[in-house]
Amino acid sequence: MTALALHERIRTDFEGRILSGALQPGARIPVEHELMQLYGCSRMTVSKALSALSSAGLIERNKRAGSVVARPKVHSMILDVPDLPVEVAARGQAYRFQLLSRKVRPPVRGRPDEIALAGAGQLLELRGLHFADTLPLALEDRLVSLAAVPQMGDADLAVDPPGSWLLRAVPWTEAETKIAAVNCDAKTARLLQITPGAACLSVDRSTWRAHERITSVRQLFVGIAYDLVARIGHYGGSVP
Amino acid sequence: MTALALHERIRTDFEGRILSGALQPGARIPVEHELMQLYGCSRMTVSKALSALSSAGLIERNKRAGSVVARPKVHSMILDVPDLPVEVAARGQAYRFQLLSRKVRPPVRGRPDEIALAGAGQLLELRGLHFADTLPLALEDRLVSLAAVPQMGDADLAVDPPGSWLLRAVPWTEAETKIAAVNCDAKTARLLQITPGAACLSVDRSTWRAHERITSVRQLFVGIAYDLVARIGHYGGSVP
DNA sequence: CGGCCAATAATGTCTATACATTATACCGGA
DNA sequence: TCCGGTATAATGTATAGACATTATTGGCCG
Repeated sequence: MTALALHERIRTDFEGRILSGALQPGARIPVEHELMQLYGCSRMTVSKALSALSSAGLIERNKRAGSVVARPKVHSMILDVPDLPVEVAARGQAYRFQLLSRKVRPPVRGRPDEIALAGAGQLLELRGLHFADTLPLALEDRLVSLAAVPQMGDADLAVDPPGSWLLRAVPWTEAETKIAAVNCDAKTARLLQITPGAACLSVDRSTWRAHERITSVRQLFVGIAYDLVARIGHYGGSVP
Repeated sequence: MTALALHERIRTDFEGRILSGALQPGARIPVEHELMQLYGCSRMTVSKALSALSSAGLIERNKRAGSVVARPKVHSMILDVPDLPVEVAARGQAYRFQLLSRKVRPPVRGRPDEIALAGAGQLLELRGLHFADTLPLALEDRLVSLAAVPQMGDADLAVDPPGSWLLRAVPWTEAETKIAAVNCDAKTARLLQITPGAACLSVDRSTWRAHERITSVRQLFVGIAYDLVARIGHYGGSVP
């Protein structure tokens, strides 16, 4: 039982040296023929390992010049935004979603974002409250394109909140999220049962599948009750 | 000039069908021998395409049972947190970092997080203000492990703020970020030149390289002046 | 001396083949 | 009917070679 395939061993070898800093950005990786001799294998095998490192962004491969360790440039982070029900449950609290209003309507003229979202069809407008135990956690205002997600018209939102429902039903390919801190206004404060002016975390998100807009949502989290936590792997490697 | 390599054409073919929804989660992908005939190529080429789709999380490959479209489960998002200098410049404003204090000290006993960060060495404690034009944008409190980043002792922080400096100097592999909304206290309000109680975006981040802690930072952004914007590709595919 | 062009060294792609591994399907016996 | 073992169909890994592509190097020629 070989613990690792050979090409994986080669890959993890260099992965380790790069991540540990032993190989600094700009350092040269041996060329394929050298690695063939080092590991006693064929060029395809070496190439597979280096291709993996390259597509992971750890090295850059140049013809004629050989491969070098890439300089860390992608300072992007994977922000895990779990389903609210799952997250609330993980904290040992009981999750509940209360639908405040539900309306099917055409996009408002003069609102280019709504028109772009609706496409040729109607919009489903939803407003609801997320509860953790009996306390309000967030207020959600959502628009869904019925042209993109016709099934949404029949969805039973008493069971799943719309976000969870969409996550499961529609594979999304792209999203834009805006996160901001705002002081809560009086009307919202009443709904969330907090003091007017208390800090709230505002999460604005629009979602696409391919080039078609699916939904846009604004969630207003009670500041003292909610943190966005992102556990991040910068690189899909071996760090647990 | 072949626009695309054959294995890339096969990959993008299925990529497109999956992302467009034409191939739903659970749908079967033709087995390698069928694809060989379809595209008139060898098995290695087909395999390369399918491996790419698999490692991108678009399909699942099972021995004996063939490959199927994966169900979208990784609802993670790539949150782009650019360098503050870059971002401020992109908004057409002048960026400036003002170092308020700089201290080298051992970890405080009774603070396990500081002890874990410091390892065997000392801590570099930094506090500073980020300005956009002449207005304060954020207050930063940072601890850096000098055991992990000894060069940091000599860094010229007048040029680069510590975050940018570290980004460029140290490849990180993992980070944990906590984002929250808080009401600003009186002392901080004076530094940021805002009203006490105004909503601020708090970004707490710890960074690792391999298993070694590098730095932890808390940035407090002026709510009305700053949004975190995340432009997201759920899958490193072809959506622009 | 400067600019262009050919040789070269590296990666990129592809083929045909071989054997390993593994989950499933099928079949026979209790 | 259920249980277990074996055949099989699929992917996983690897080889050796061929040709394509491309950036650099160095030399030739004006």
